[in-house]
Amino acid sequence: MKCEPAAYTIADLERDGATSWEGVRNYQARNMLRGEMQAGDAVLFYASNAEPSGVTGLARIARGGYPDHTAWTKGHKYFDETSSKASPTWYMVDIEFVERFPAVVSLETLKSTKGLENMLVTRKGSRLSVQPVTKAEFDIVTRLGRGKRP
DNA sequence: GCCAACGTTGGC
DNA sequence: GCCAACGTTGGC
Repeated sequence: MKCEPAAYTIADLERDGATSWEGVRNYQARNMLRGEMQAGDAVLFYASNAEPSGVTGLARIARGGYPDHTAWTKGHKYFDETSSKASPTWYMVDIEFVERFPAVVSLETLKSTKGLENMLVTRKGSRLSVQPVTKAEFDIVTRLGRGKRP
Protein backbone atom coordinates (compact mmCIF):
# COMPACT_ATOMS: atom_id res chain seq x y z
CA MET A 1 0.00 0.00 0.00
CA LYS A 2 1.41 3.35 -1.09
CA CYS A 3 1.24 6.71 0.54
CA GLU A 4 3.11 9.96 0.25
CA PRO A 5 5.00 10.90 3.42
CA ALA A 6 3.29 14.31 3.39
CA ALA A 7 0.02 12.46 3.94
CA TYR A 8 0.97 9.57 6.23
CA THR A 9 4.10 7.64 7.18
CA ILE A 10 4.99 4.37 8.90
CA ALA A 11 6.00 6.51 11.90
CA ASP A 12 2.50 7.95 11.98
CA LEU A 13 1.10 4.42 11.91
CA GLU A 14 3.43 3.36 14.71
CA ARG A 15 2.19 6.30 16.77
CA ASP A 16 -1.48 5.68 15.94
CA GLY A 17 -1.37 1.89 16.18
CA ALA A 18 -4.03 1.63 13.50
CA THR A 19 -5.75 3.81 10.94
CA SER A 20 -8.50 3.73 8.35
CA TRP A 21 -7.44 3.86 4.71
CA GLU A 22 -10.12 6.00 3.11
CA GLY A 23 -10.06 8.13 -0.01
CA VAL A 24 -8.91 5.62 -2.61
CA ARG A 25 -10.65 6.69 -5.81
CA ASN A 26 -9.44 4.27 -8.43
CA TYR A 27 -11.54 1.34 -9.59
CA GLN A 28 -8.76 -1.21 -9.79
CA ALA A 29 -7.64 -0.36 -6.28
CA ARG A 30 -11.26 -0.31 -5.16
CA ASN A 31 -11.76 -3.85 -6.40
CA MET A 32 -8.87 -5.04 -4.28
CA LEU A 33 -10.01 -3.12 -1.23
CA ARG A 34 -13.54 -4.42 -1.61
CA GLY A 35 -12.98 -8.04 -2.42
CA GLU A 36 -9.45 -9.20 -1.85
CA MET A 37 -8.05 -7.62 1.28
CA GLN A 38 -8.98 -9.61 4.36
CA ALA A 39 -8.35 -9.03 8.03
CA GLY A 40 -4.97 -10.50 8.91
CA ASP A 41 -3.43 -9.99 5.47
CA ALA A 42 0.14 -8.71 5.56
CA VAL A 43 0.97 -5.33 4.01
CA LEU A 44 4.15 -3.73 2.74
CA PHE A 45 3.96 -0.04 3.54
CA TYR A 46 5.44 1.99 0.66
CA ALA A 47 6.37 5.67 0.74
CA SER A 48 5.91 7.28 -2.67
CA ASN A 49 7.27 10.66 -3.72
CA ALA A 50 9.81 10.27 -0.94
CA GLU A 51 13.58 10.51 -0.60
CA PRO A 52 14.08 7.80 -1.28
CA SER A 53 10.79 6.21 -2.23
CA GLY A 54 10.50 2.67 -0.95
CA VAL A 55 9.12 0.24 1.59
CA THR A 56 9.36 1.67 5.10
CA GLY A 57 7.74 -1.06 7.15
CA LEU A 58 5.01 -3.61 7.61
CA ALA A 59 1.34 -3.34 8.43
CA ARG A 60 -1.58 -5.71 8.63
CA ILE A 61 -5.19 -5.48 7.50
CA ALA A 62 -7.18 -4.97 10.69
CA ARG A 63 -10.55 -4.80 8.96
CA GLY A 64 -11.30 -6.00 5.44
CA GLY A 65 -13.09 -3.94 2.81
CA TYR A 66 -16.10 -1.91 3.87
CA PRO A 67 -17.84 1.08 2.29
CA ASP A 68 -15.87 4.33 2.31
CA HIS A 69 -18.29 6.59 4.15
CA THR A 70 -16.28 9.72 3.35
CA ALA A 71 -17.76 9.53 -0.16
CA TRP A 72 -21.19 10.21 1.36
CA THR A 73 -20.39 13.43 3.19
CA LYS A 74 -21.15 16.51 1.12
CA GLY A 75 -18.28 18.96 1.33
CA HIS A 76 -15.79 16.27 2.36
CA LYS A 77 -12.71 16.21 0.16
CA TYR A 78 -13.47 12.61 -0.74
CA PHE A 79 -17.16 13.21 -1.41
CA ASP A 80 -18.52 11.49 -4.50
CA GLU A 81 -22.17 11.91 -5.36
CA THR A 82 -22.23 8.67 -7.34
CA SER A 83 -21.73 6.68 -4.13
CA SER A 84 -24.70 5.83 -1.95
CA LYS A 85 -25.22 3.75 1.17
CA ALA A 86 -27.40 1.38 -0.82
CA SER A 87 -24.74 1.00 -3.50
CA PRO A 88 -21.33 2.23 -2.39
CA THR A 89 -18.89 3.13 -5.16
CA TRP A 90 -15.82 3.22 -2.95
CA TYR A 91 -14.37 0.97 -0.29
CA MET A 92 -11.76 1.26 2.42
CA VAL A 93 -9.90 -0.96 4.86
CA ASP A 94 -8.32 -0.46 8.28
CA ILE A 95 -4.67 -1.25 8.79
CA GLU A 96 -2.62 -1.71 11.93
CA PHE A 97 1.06 -1.18 12.66
CA VAL A 98 3.35 -4.19 12.61
CA GLU A 99 6.93 -3.10 12.13
CA ARG A 100 9.04 -0.15 11.13
CA PHE A 101 12.15 -1.01 9.15
CA PRO A 102 15.43 0.45 10.46
CA ALA A 103 16.11 1.71 6.92
CA VAL A 104 13.98 2.23 3.84
CA VAL A 105 14.11 -0.53 1.24
CA SER A 106 14.44 1.87 -1.65
CA LEU A 107 12.84 1.47 -5.04
CA GLU A 108 16.36 1.29 -6.45
CA THR A 109 17.07 -1.70 -4.20
CA LEU A 110 13.78 -3.35 -5.13
CA LYS A 111 14.63 -2.96 -8.80
CA SER A 112 18.05 -4.51 -8.42
CA THR A 113 17.10 -7.41 -6.15
CA LYS A 114 16.84 -10.86 -7.68
CA GLY A 115 13.36 -12.27 -7.27
CA LEU A 116 11.62 -8.91 -7.43
CA GLU A 117 11.81 -8.52 -11.20
CA ASN A 118 8.06 -8.89 -11.54
CA MET A 119 7.05 -6.87 -8.51
CA LEU A 120 4.53 -4.35 -9.79
CA VAL A 121 5.95 -1.34 -8.01
CA THR A 122 9.24 -1.72 -9.88
CA ARG A 123 7.50 -1.41 -13.23
CA LYS A 124 7.48 1.87 -15.06
CA GLY A 125 4.19 3.73 -14.88
CA SER A 126 2.87 1.54 -12.08
CA ARG A 127 0.67 4.07 -10.29
CA LEU A 128 -1.82 1.91 -8.45
CA SER A 129 -1.94 2.88 -4.79
CA VAL A 130 -2.79 -0.68 -3.75
CA GLN A 131 -0.92 -3.51 -5.44
CA PRO A 132 -0.86 -7.26 -4.94
CA VAL A 133 2.44 -8.77 -3.79
CA THR A 134 3.42 -12.43 -3.87
CA LYS A 135 4.46 -14.28 -0.72
CA ALA A 136 7.96 -14.68 -2.14
CA GLU A 137 8.23 -10.95 -2.86
CA PHE A 138 6.89 -10.10 0.57
CA ASP A 139 9.44 -12.34 2.28
CA ILE A 140 12.35 -10.93 0.28
CA VAL A 141 11.39 -7.33 1.02
CA THR A 142 10.87 -8.12 4.70
CA ARG A 143 14.33 -9.62 4.95
CA LEU A 144 15.85 -6.60 3.23
CA GLY A 145 13.92 -4.32 5.57
CA ARG A 146 15.38 -6.12 8.57
CA GLY A 147 18.86 -5.61 7.19
CA LYS A 148 19.35 -9.22 6.12
CA ARG A 149 20.23 -10.75 2.82
CA PRO A 150 17.23 -11.06 0.48
C1' DG B 1 9.48 21.36 -11.18
C1' DC B 2 9.44 18.43 -15.31
C1' DC B 3 7.21 15.14 -17.76
C1' DA B 4 5.90 10.24 -18.98
C1' DA B 5 2.40 7.11 -18.05
C1' DC B 6 -2.02 6.31 -16.86
C1' DG B 7 -7.06 7.02 -15.85
C1' DT B 8 -11.22 9.62 -16.69
C1' DT B 9 -14.34 12.58 -19.16
C1' DG B 10 -17.11 14.03 -22.75
C1' DG B 11 -17.96 15.48 -27.63
C1' DC B 12 -19.04 13.35 -31.66
C1' DG C 1 -17.19 3.27 -29.18
C1' DC C 2 -13.40 6.30 -30.57
C1' DC C 3 -10.19 9.53 -29.13
C1' DA C 4 -8.61 14.21 -27.76
C1' DA C 5 -8.32 16.83 -23.78
C1' DC C 6 -7.57 17.01 -19.26
C1' DG C 7 -6.27 15.56 -14.47
C1' DT C 8 -3.31 12.80 -11.46
C1' DT C 9 0.57 10.06 -10.02
C1' DG C 10 5.10 9.57 -8.98
C1' DG C 11 10.04 8.87 -10.46
C1' DC C 12 13.65 11.66 -11.34
